[in-house]
Amino acid sequence: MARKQGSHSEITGPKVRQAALQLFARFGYAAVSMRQIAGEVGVQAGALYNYTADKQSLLFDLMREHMEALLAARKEAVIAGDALAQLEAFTRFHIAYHLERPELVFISYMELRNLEPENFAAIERLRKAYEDELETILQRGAHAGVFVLGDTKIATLALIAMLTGVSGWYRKDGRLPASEVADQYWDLVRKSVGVVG
Amino acid sequence: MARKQGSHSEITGPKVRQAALQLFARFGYAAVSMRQIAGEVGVQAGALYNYTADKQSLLFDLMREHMEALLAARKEAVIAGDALAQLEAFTRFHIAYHLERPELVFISYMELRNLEPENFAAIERLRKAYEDELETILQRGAHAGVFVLGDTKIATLALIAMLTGVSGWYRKDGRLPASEVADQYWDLVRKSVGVVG
DNA sequence: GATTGCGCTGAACGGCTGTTCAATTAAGCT
DNA sequence: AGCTTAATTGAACAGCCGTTCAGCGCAATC
Repeated sequence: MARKQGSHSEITGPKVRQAALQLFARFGYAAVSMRQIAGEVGVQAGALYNYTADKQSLLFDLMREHMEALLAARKEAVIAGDALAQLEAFTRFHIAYHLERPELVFISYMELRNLEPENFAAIERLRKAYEDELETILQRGAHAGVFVLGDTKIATLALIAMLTGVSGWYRKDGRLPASEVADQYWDLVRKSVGVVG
Repeated sequence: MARKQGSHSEITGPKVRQAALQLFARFGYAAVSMRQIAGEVGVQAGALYNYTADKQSLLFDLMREHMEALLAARKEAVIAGDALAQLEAFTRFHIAYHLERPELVFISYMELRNLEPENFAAIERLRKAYEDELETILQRGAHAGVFVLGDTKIATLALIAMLTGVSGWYRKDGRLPASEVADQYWDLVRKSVGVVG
C-alpha cells in the first residue's frame, strides 16, 4: 500500500500542522508523539517527514508563523491619534486577535522552553518586538502627560500579562461576548494608566 | 553496592522533591525522566520509588503543597480594614510570595495539563479558593463604592493574571528590588479599580 | 558480635520514542 | 497504454521510558 485516493500534499500538509497545533495545545509538545499526530491526520508516522524536517520544526514553525502573523496584523491595526487612542486600539486588537487563536497563543508562551536555543532566541526577538509596540505607546503617553505611570517597563509587562491572560479563561459559549470582554479589559487598562473615564 | 555512607530517608526525600521541582520548572514535567531526577539526587532511578508512588505523584504533591501553603500564608496575611487596604495587602502578599518561589509558581500553572483528571480537579479547587479571596475584596469594595468596577469576575481574573505574571520576568539581580516592583504593581492595581492616588 | 531492616543498586520488563528508507501504489502526463 | 513521479506504507533502528524487584551493604540495635 502507499498513496491513497485523493490525497495530496496541499491537503496533508495543513492537516499535519493543524493536528500538531491541537495536540500540542492540549497535551503539550513533549507529551505528544509523532505517531499521535500521524494518527490524527490519518497517515503513518513516516509520512509526516514529507512536511516537516523534524518534530522541533513542527513546533517552531507554528510559533514563528504565529508571531509573524501577529506582528503583521498589528501593523495593520495601528492608528493615528494620541496615546490614549493608540492604547485603546492596541488593547482591543490584542484581545480580539488572541481570542480568535487560543491554541496558537497558548503554545506560543507555554512551549517556549521546549524550543532549542536558537529557535527560542528567534521567538523571543519577535515577542520583544510586539512588547515594544505597547511600551512605545506607554512612553509617549507618559511623556505627553496623558498617562500617569511609574516604571514604564513594568507597566508594559504587567499589561501584556493581564491582556494575554484573557485567552486562559475565555470560552466562546461563555457568559460574555468577546466585545463585552474587550470593553471590560479596556476599562481596566485605561484606568491603570491613570486616565479617568 | 547498596546503601551509601551517611545516607538517610530524611536527607534523600527532600532532595528528590527539590530535584523534581528544579527539573520540572526548567524542562517541563513530560520532558524530564525519572533517571534525570535520580541523577540530580545522586541515586539510581529505582531508589526514587522509596519516596514517591510514581512520577505523577511527584508533580501533584509539589503542586498541592504549594497551593496549600499559599492559602495558609494568605490566611496569615489577611488584615482588617476597608476594601482598599485589603486589596493592597493582597497585592503585596501575592507579589512577595510569588517572587520568593518562582519554580513552584511556574509549575503550578504550567503543568496543570499534565495532571491526571482527579489531581487536576483538586488543584483547580485550591486555585479557585485563592481567586475567591481577591474576588471577595473586589466585590466588597465595589459594593461600598470604594472601587469603580465593571464586571467583578473579569477584574479578578485580569488582576490575578497581571500579578502572577511578575514571576515570569523578575530576576533577583535585576534592575529593581522586589519592594519597588511591588510598589509599581500596587500603583497599577489601585488605579485599575478606580481609586485615584 | 550477631541480627535486623532500611536504603539502595543494577538488571530487567514491556512498551514507546523520533527518525530513516526501500518498496509500493496511485495520480498525472504524454 | 505506458511512464514518471509524488505520496505513503510498514518495517526497522538504536535508544529511552516508568516501574518492579531480588539481592546487597551498611547502620543501628540487642
